[in-house]
Amino acid sequence: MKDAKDAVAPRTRNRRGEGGRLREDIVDAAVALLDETGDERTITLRSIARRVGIAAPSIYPHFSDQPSIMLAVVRRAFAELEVVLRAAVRDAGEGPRERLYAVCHAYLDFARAHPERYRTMFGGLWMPTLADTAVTEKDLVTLGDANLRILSEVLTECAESGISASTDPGTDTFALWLGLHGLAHQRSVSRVFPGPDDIGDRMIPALARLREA
Amino acid sequence: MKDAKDAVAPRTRNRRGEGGRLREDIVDAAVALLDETGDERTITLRSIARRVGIAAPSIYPHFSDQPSIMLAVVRRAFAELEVVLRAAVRDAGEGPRERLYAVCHAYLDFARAHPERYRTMFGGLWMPTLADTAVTEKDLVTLGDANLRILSEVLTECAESGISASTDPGTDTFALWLGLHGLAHQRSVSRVFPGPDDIGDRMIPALARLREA
DNA sequence: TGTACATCAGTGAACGCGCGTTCACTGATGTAC
DNA sequence: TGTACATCAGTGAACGCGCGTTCACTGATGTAC
Repeated sequence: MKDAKDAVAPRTRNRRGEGGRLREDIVDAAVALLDETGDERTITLRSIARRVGIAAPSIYPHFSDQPSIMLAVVRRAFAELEVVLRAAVRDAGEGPRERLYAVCHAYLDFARAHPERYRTMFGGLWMPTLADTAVTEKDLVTLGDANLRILSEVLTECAESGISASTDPGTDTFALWLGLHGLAHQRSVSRVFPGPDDIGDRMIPALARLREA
Repeated sequence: MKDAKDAVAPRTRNRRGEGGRLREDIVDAAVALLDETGDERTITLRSIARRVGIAAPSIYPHFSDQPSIMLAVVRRAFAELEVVLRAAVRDAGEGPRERLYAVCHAYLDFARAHPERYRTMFGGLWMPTLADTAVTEKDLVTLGDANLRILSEVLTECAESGISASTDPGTDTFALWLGLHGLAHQRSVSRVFPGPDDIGDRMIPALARLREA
């Protein structure tokens, strides 16, 4: 497993006009490396190339940078999270309270299922000095927007229906997310987690200002 | 600044019997590198050696590992945080509520003042596979204990005096810390922070289950 | 008081490694005539 | 239907770099006699 032979099938080259496929293969490989090693530092141009079965320079037509690859990895992870959260809202029970818990639990479950991805999404270590890379500031700050919006919709619904006592759902959404993030992050960072398993269920109603059921 | 010349005064060697001083100098240099670059990956044996003004192999009698140095850095940061929190409790106003806010604010202020250190303390990226290093599991899990205990003392006091409605201060301490951590971490990771400046003051009473003043 | 010597606190050169990046190239394949 | 050719999708060798780590060493300094 630690062998320099993470090299894979020699890979048949893409047909003419379909060179763009390699781009996806590169991101796939980067995600796989992250999942397996749990360490984003193992995602190098060369390790990716070995994994995909190409020569390292072949990456350049698709990504100008290692950080650019990381950005693609993180973008994909955020998109996955969004799908998961939307599904949770859709499949939840009838009331706003159920939807709120569903989306929060989905968030925590995602982090539990993919601690390496979660850490990379929010760990901020892959993002470089921004001086010597093609990644821009804007690329970074807009990443989590969609997911925060989902949370906001659900919490606003709770406030409007009187289930939540929040008078400022925008800010309370952010506070709720910060709480979820603290929990999700700590879990994804340390293998031993002190504190009860259901601690999320104590934080959610407090931060969302839910009234007694 | 980016010059290979972060080398420093040629450094006069320690007197006989005082070789142990180099150990502290090494940790000093590592912390300085972290503060300046904001990137723990820049802390290498060689960069430290340049900074201290010694030859790289001179580090080995003091640390068996780069991770061991990082552990020393993180330990020092946790100790500093503990000093700060204890001072906050000591210098706070009369009531338990004041002490609780004081310690929480001190925590958040520490993270704000030293985002790189905070990120490194909790980011979990410096800790290696644990297989090929001298750092042990136990070294890691006990790191934050003292600080959590301070928070616990103050919150317990609030519960006992009726200021907090908590019936399980142990768990609620942990929830409160998770919330503080989420906020502190997010601030230390991203340069642009959406959400109001005083969002901590919304999270603290909610998580600590404080009753209306 | 003088001197031999063990020890301490490092040094300096060298190694092999994986990395990002460059450069000139190759060989298959679709297209124009 | 056949063929020349431009283009596309990569390759392979090479570079310089900083890294961790090894090894034999050096020179000052305290101590024993």
